[in-house]
Amino acid sequence: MLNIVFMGTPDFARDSLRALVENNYNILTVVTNPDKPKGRGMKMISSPVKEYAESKNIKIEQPLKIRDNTEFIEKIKSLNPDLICVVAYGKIIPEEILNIPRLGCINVHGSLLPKYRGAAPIQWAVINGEKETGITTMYMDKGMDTGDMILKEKVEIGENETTGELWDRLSKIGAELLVKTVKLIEDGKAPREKQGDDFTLAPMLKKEMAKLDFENKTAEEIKNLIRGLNPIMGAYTYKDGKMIKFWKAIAIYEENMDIDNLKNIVPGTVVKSNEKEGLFIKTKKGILSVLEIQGENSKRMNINDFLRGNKIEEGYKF
RNA sequence: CGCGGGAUGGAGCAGUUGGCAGCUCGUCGGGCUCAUAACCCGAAGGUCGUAGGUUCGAGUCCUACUCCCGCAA
Repeated sequence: MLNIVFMGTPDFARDSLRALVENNYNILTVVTNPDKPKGRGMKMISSPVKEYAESKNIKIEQPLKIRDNTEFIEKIKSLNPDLICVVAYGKIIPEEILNIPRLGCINVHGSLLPKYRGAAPIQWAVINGEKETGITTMYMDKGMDTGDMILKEKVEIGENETTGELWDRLSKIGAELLVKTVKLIEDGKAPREKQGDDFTLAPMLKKEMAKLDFENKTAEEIKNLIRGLNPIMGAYTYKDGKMIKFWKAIAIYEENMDIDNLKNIVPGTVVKSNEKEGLFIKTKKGILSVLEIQGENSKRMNINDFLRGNKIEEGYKF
């Protein structure tokens, strides 16, 4: 059996680690991001990978930085791993480390490379309204997700699927694909395919992009943004100076809404709002039907519940 | 000790300077209509997060605790 060093941080990585452990690979040590103060009260939170590793009594390393960290690099070298598996670790791995294991460093990436290289492939696939995406395993090189590909698995994206839902599915698929990949490498049968030049990028999400723009975006685009940002940050707008987040919405063709004089209504206007039918907002093209919403200092709730105590008048303009 | 909001019938909210606990929806019963997530009439349902305190009297003021949420990371 191979001796593996595993590097990863969130739940997505934990699923992969668990799969390796359950397939009896020997995990020499797990490298994960340091605990950090998080959330209300700034309590120290450890990563899902760390928690899982602890429960299995696997050794844990949590270096603050790994570039030029000779102590850390020497430690990994001394473990003499056959292979290093990296899944959503959160830091760039320097060449010095990539060169340590005799079988190389492999990575599980949440897209069909070379599409969506970068930190947020799943989120961007949803935001862009992709019909399909997938998982790619690859040999890492010094570039950002540019290494030679090993295995791929395609999945369809549901029309109203959220990033969170897709994330969960992909983390399971990623875990399975990682095990398959490691097995192939172990047997010396792993394919190796260069990435083409037709790549796209999936950079980290920025706060500003979560702001809703009814005037310049279609209902379809807004719907995709909303589900793409669910549950990471939520798309938002303001009403009466208070932030209001949209968590779930669908797009409706204007022809399918029975509203007087719809053409002359300005985008951003509430065309219908009541607790029976819901909240409908006109966009640049099409009507956005909001299904799940969250007021400031409040929790997420479905639109009917929300409208019972929080009236939004028809004609209000966001 | 990062900053801030909140906990009120099943749901979502209101409750002004302490003075009978209210609104919309849902539920149940009845009525009306060709018809409706429509309308009309009636009813049930709350120890106001927990524990203490101030007061003739506390949802409302004070103290502690629990839980939830927003920002920021």
